[in-house]
Amino acid sequence: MPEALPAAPADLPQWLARVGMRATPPRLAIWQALHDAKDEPDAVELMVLAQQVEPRTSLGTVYRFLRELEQHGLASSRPVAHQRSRWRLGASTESSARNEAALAAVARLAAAFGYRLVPAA
Amino acid sequence: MPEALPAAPADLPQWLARVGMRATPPRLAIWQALHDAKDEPDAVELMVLAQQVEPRTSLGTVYRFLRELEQHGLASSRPVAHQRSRWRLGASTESSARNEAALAAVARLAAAFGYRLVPAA
DNA sequence: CTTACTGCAAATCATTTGCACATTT
DNA sequence: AAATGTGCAAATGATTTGCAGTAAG
Repeated sequence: MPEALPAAPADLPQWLARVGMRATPPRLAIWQALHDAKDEPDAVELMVLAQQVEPRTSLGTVYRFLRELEQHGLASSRPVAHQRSRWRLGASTESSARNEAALAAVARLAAAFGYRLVPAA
Repeated sequence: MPEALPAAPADLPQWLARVGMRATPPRLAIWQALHDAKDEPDAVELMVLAQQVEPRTSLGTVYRFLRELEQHGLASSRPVAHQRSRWRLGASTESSARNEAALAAVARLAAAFGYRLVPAA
């Protein structure tokens, strides 16, 4: 069972600390942008939004942070053909994404036992 | 409403002709591979399968043909994060057999640790 | 101080496209 | 012959990663 989701941007720092991550300006800015977004922004849109708060935010950091959030079940991506993936907070409502999150959890679990998952065939 | 879907590989040539496309060996091979596939192959898998019938089939042609099929509503792709898109004939259906199998496996794994799966939200 | 984070640029990976040649009608 | 299709390789676009410098705890 994953950790509880921060209810507001203000809770992020403690949440990050709990999972061994540091609270930095770019991360707070990215989180806020994602938190405030009404739709599902893509990485570039998030970078632009975050830069309005923390101008030094770079695209690489956006992608890195989003991936980390996803691995902790805090955010999820929706891949779109021929376009950048779109991101949202929390788990995806879609079954395939739910499966991916579940698989990721199993992968993490397996890792705790010294194993990793590889494609069957 | 798009044109009717060919029931079998043999119907492809006339279908292609109807929409102004030519029936060629690579296309027939790709179609057959997609038609025979039980799961949702990606472009590379389709290329390998098609090459067993028509060795000259190239990846570029696979992608081109798949895109054309999709534009005519004959096939559809399911984009997957960090992986090649998966293709199938006809319109997309949400839950695939593979997803269900994955969930079942997760359920079994969870059960082994004394848990059971419940809907997220 | 030690370890984690960042920007930047180069590297990857899937997919597309330009082009000269081959094939279908 | 005219119009399409094809292979190949180079181009693109999204995402990742290596690295040397910065900052958080």
